[in-house]
Amino acid sequence: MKSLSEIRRAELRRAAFAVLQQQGMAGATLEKVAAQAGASKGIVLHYFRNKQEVFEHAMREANAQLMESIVLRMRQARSPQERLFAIIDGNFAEHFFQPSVCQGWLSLCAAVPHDKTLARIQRVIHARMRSNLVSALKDLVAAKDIEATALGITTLIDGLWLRRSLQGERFTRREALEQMEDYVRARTGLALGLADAFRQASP
Amino acid sequence: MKSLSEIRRAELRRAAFAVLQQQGMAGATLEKVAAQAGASKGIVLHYFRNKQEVFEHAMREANAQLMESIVLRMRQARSPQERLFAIIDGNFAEHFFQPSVCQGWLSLCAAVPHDKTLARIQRVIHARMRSNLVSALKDLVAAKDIEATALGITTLIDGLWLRRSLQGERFTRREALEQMEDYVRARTGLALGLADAFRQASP
Amino acid sequence: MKSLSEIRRAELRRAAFAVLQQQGMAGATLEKVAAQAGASKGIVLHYFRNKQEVFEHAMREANAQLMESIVLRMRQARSPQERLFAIIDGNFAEHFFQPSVCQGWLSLCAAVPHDKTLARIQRVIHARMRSNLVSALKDLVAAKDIEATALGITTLIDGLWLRRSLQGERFTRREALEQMEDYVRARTGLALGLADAFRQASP
Amino acid sequence: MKSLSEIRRAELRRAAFAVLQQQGMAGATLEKVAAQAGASKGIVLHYFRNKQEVFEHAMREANAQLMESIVLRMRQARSPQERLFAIIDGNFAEHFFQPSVCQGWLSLCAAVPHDKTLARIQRVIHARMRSNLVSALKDLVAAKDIEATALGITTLIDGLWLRRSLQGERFTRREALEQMEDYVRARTGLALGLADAFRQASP
DNA sequence: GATGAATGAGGGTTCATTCAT
DNA sequence: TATGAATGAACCCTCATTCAT
Repeated sequence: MKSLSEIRRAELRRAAFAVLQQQGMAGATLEKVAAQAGASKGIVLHYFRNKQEVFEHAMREANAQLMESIVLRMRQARSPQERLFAIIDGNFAEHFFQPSVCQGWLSLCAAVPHDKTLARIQRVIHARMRSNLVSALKDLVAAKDIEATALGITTLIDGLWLRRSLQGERFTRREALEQMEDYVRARTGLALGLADAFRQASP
Repeated sequence: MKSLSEIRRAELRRAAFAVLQQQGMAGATLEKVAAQAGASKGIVLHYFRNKQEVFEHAMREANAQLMESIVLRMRQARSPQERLFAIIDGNFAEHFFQPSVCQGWLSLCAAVPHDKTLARIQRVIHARMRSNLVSALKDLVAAKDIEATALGITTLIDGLWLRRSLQGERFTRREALEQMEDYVRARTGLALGLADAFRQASP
Repeated sequence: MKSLSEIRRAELRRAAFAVLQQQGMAGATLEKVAAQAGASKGIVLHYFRNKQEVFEHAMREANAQLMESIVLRMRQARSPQERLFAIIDGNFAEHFFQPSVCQGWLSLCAAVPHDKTLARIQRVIHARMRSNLVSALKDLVAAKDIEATALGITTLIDGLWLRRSLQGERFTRREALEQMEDYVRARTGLALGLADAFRQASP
Repeated sequence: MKSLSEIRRAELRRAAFAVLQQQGMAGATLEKVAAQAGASKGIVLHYFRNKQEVFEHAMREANAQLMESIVLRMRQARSPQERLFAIIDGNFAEHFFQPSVCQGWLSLCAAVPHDKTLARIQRVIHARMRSNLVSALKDLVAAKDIEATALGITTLIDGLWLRRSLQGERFTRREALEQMEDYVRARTGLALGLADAFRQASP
């Protein structure tokens, strides 16, 4: 059971991430965050110490949304390969792999080098992602290749997100998933079927 | 023969990119740019119409520095494979694949969605990189795979730059080059030797 | 019942007009307006969107002060002639027909051609003045002369205000009222007695 | 024979008054003055000590243009009444009684209270206008009414200029001349025929 | 004489943050 | 808890003015 104040905080950090998506870090003011949450101007700093803290929680929110996507898929995963599929596919969930969302995420990444807390959060997020991937890869690739493969996957995911940010709809979700599929196949020999939804006919 | 004013403009855009590296977009003020260039505050807007324009030229500067790295290597390339090496290796030149440089670059990328000119510049940069890669890959991979491979390479490069931004020295140039080497080998069968400088002993 | 914020806005627009009187439009900064109101610089733009809006309200304030003078006299007017007297005399109220006030007003007039809202306000003000005059003149002059006479009166008033701005105390209120008296008498045959307060002896 | 530098100064003060007409005092920068004169940015302050001086000469220029109008008409005046006509009509010369010109003039008037030199120039201009009018009125009205009548005429002229500034084309030259005609007739009994050009048929 | 580079002061505006209600 | 008034710092930008060529 959540307290009222926790609900309010959740609303606000959702709003913060939403504003970030639309306006980027430069255009993200506390007033806009409040407006996005349908609240009054002064409220934001009742729940957060300062602006930094607001956007630190926005990064947590962003990651929470991503994890939700992944966990949803994880529940139905019955094998290491399905777990690997779940992790990767979760990163490209249709409602999530959107230009605006990627842009919001990118805004936060660009702030990481100048905010220690943001850096710490990012470290935790990355560690968890790596840990999930390593766990899934344990039975799929040679032990000595696990770390490098996991790193390669997260890096390519990041690259694809960056590309989506820069090119918007001109870079499609399909292209992204095909890149991931090709990459995984080339490095592990596995066919995850990430882009299958787009394939018209199979030979 | 450069005019005096062009020299000044070059100094300023170098300064702008330098400030971006140290402070990010949020902390990048025109005053700091001027100070970095050893000039007075007013001069910056004597050469550029406004702040936007300054940082648009900073992106051009960043790309120019990258191209310099690549062109240098390209001159000694005698085969398609050496050209492919040159392009990729140029992206990881020691003085260039630095946390601060990557962070400056990332700051600009994060601003792309909110600045049409920045977006246009980015598009041009990306088009050239793709064109270079496609040209080098023409004789190295099957025709149908050229585009996807080129895209994959640029995307992984971006991802590695992003990782360098986020993790700083904790993510090494060696790791980056090994990822690139593995990726290229897995997708094209080629051994470029990107990480050879780091290899202690040969088998 | 005025809200607190309306009181503050009224204070600020009074301050804005006061600054205008002392410094003219060129010297009228928001900081001085704030200081005049005994407030901080930031507060001015808390209540008004920008500098333009501040001085648009300053013009409303100026007109409000004029109308107050006129309305006060209107209340005691029992005949068309007394109404005519009230309107004209109100324009030369002792506390109002001051060099500084006229100069403030002139500053605003000079800005009218470059500010649409100011122009609109001016139009409304002028329309009301004309309407008041026309109404008072209806029973005093031939129908065909009403409009021209009303226009003549307002124009001469403006001219006298302008003169007061330019010459300050060297152009006296008495001279102004005598000019008005002469003008009205010449054009309508009426003796309003505008300058009677100054007349030492009667013939 | 004018020196080259005097020609340049004349060009610049014409340009200054032109800029004032279009942009008002707030928008009148030295750079625009230079541009208007087809000269380079720095040149203005080679010929004038500072901005104030530039616009002081702009006022002289404005008055010179007015005097030109009047002198032209004066040359053909053969009687006091024709001289009176010349003075008044000169103030409403078609190319001169334009909204923009009146606005430029008004901008200067609004600056008079805050610039001693401007005030002095204005005083001289007004004195000359008064002197011209007094001289023309000497044989037309009773001695005791000369001063007041002269003052009334200049004041109404100012008022009509002000109205033209505020209302632009919506207040026509014809209306202005009719007001002057009516005023002069009412106060002196003279029919100058100022508005005759507009009269279709005579009785 | 003429140009335009360079400076720096100052103003409008935005915004995080604090405070009183 | 919630509101929004109030503050003040900082930034972008404009411009008068000076200077070097």
